[in-house]
Amino acid sequence: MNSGVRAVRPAKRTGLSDQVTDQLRDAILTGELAKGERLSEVELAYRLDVSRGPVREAMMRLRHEGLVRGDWHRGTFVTTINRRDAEELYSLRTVLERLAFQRAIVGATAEDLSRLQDIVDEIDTAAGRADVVRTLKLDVAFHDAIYQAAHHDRLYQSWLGIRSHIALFLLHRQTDDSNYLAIAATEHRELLNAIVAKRSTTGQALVEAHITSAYERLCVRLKQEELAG
Amino acid sequence: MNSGVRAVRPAKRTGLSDQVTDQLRDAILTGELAKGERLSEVELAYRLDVSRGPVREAMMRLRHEGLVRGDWHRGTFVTTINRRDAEELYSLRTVLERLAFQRAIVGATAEDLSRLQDIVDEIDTAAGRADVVRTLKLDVAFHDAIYQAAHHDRLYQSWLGIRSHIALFLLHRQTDDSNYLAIAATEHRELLNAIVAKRSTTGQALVEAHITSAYERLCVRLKQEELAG
DNA sequence: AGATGTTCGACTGTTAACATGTTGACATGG
DNA sequence: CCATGTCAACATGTTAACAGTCGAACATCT
Repeated sequence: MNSGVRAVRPAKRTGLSDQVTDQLRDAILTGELAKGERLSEVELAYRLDVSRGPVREAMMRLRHEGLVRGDWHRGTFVTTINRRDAEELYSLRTVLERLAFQRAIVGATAEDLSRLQDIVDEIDTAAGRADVVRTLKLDVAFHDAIYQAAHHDRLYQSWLGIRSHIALFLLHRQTDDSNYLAIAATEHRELLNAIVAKRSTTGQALVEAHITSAYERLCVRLKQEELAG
Repeated sequence: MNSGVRAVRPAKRTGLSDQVTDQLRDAILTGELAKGERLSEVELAYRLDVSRGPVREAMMRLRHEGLVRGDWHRGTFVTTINRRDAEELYSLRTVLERLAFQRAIVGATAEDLSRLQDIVDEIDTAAGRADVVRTLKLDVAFHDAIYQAAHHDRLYQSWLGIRSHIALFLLHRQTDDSNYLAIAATEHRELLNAIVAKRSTTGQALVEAHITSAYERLCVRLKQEELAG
């Protein structure tokens, strides 16, 4: 057994399950684990230098997030996404995020607004440097902050159920969408302005436009993949 | 049992984790496990005559359903619900069920409508017999069928995340709301009629009225409990 | 050769023992 | 009397070994 992994992180206040979950999620989201790839519990346990327990628990969480799928005694596989998934995901995201936005306008605290402002500023910086990967992470972080500003635990849980997939879609879109950087910078700033100004009506419209445009750009990408594959 | 109300019960070929999950969920929903009661893994494993593995997995699922809560190394407890929970639950349910209803109107199959019709008829029968427990189960089953008729996997997953709580609320309300039986019979039939007639606008209004009235009745109940305790 | 029954390997589900973290109580010192 | 430090009991997190199940390759029969 390679003792490197354990030694690097001695002070772990959180359990190994959380670490394994994060590592596997990152591996999937970065494409290190290809779509449709089989995930063996024993192999992953060996590679991550942990027992099968945390790996098993991590895979259960990821299965709940929708990143992996599998049946009884038939193994676990990285989820492959199609256009129906995209449609489901964005129709659900629309209703969730409308509610989140509505509640954020009412109940966002000063800290919430400050954090949103920071993220928007960072998006500007990252987009200005043409740092696509960082912009993508900040994109997800912005919407995550919106949901947190809604102060609605169950709504946030529902968002967690689709957040990984949203990140996955953004990642898949990154390769060709050249004007994504400009869109991300402007639209997110508009969304924040609507919250600060407590403009509910225009905010709702912005949310729908934001998500719809993202969905349409994703559909173009998926259609290209289908034609290519 | 032809209508599949008691859906999840095959559990011969499936693992012990599923059985344990169902047993614990039933125990909580029937009040056998009181609210706030602590759940010890070792004790439950002994009482159910299984190892801690399946119990652990079951508690993790129930935690995701919101029926139990707990922090790192601090034990797991049956969730106690308050008025903030109720508000969160019903605001989320409103947006989810609006989407479900909208999609059910468009994409419900003949089987979906048939099952809904069966459930509504059974509600009439149960309400006529003043069988409150059966009416409650059919109530949840009706809305479950709506979400299934929406043919939207992720939406259904989100619904599963709050379904147990809805059932819990209905169960708590059963004790005093005497005219629940009549309300359940009429409102659910109206909802079904709106779907069959594909009347989207009136259907949306019915959904909101249905959920709002349920929420308000629940609030009355919770307020009574707060005054009593 | 094609279909069918059997065996083997690998994987997951399960279990019990081990390690670690938390909590509350009790003793001790200011 | 209050604050603080130590400790012991308990619960959870983790590990490695055991058992059941599925799929595929192989052998056999028609």
